[in-house]
Amino acid sequence: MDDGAQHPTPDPVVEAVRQIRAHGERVTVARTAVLRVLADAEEHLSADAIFAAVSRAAPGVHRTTIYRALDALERLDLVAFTRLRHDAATYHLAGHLVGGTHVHVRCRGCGTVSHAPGDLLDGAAGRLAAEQGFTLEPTGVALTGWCADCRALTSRTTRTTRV
Amino acid sequence: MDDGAQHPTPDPVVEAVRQIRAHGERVTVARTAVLRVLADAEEHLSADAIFAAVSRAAPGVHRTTIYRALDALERLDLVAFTRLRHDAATYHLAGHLVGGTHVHVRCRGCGTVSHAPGDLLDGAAGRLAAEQGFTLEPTGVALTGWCADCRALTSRTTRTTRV
DNA sequence: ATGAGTGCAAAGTGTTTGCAACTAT
DNA sequence: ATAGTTGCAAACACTTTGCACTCAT
Repeated sequence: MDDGAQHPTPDPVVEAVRQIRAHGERVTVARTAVLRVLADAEEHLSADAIFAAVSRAAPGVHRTTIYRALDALERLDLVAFTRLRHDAATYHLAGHLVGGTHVHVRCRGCGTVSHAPGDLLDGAAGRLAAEQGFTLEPTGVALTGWCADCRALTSRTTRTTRV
Repeated sequence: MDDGAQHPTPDPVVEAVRQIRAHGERVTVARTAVLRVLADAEEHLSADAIFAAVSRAAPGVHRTTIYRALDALERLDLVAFTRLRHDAATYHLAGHLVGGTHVHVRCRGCGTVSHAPGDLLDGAAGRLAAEQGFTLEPTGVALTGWCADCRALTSRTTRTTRV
């Protein structure tokens, strides 16, 4: 919305690249492509989806490299992943790279993943910090439960095996 | 701690079996064994760990059957699972079957999974219910972040690749 | 120049599926 | 009796690994 001239880091990719160098690791086409894809998506993406997107932007990058890049970026705390269901993991930029964080909420009934305000867990985060010195990472969190629709179904019917 | 004479369901397995019948599904050795193992463990267990434990109690149950039992129990909302890392899923009894629920908290640094009080997310649960009619399932939740020790390491050192 | 990062193929792991036999209802 | 469950083997999806080569530093 604004030019971001005064902001610490207008582009999360730039900052991430900086940190890769700072950690003595190498900046490659594959890694920057992965970061770019995740930054543009600003959504959880599977390794396969990332591979597809990267292939579009930088053809020739092997699927294996995507996994290795994600692994490296995860170790550097630039990327985090979540396993919501029994299928593939979904990756996203680390919370500190993106400004406004949001929490992911998944319905056990229909599988829909919706968003909740980033400050939803502030209370819990405060208690965790105070009680056991634990620093909660909101973007890495996936809450599970039942959405209004599915809850209505579950509590009444015989559960005609959704999903 | 007490005898539980006045409690609605002393044994979660008994209640679970009741609900299986109520849903018109069949009560089998494999399913009750899985429930028993989960109830005794009162901890998150991988399918493989469940298979091992069930094999001890009721030899002859095939590994595949464990998966199918878990799948059935999950559909009946008697069992829930979590994917904390890149390895196998971990299963546990649904929150409504066990009395005191607790929230699982995983450190991204050392991978340790610790517990937090069950009411930790009460605030968030209330907001979710009020704002979007979402019913949070506390036992299905896995919070991610950094424990005190690993946080100290991360914020200062060059991350000598833990895990 | 030199070793971290990559491509390729091949092997892993955890989980699911098809079908005949079994068993809880 | 009979449909839901199971055992077995085989396939499955997702991810990791070994090795030679390449490119970022």
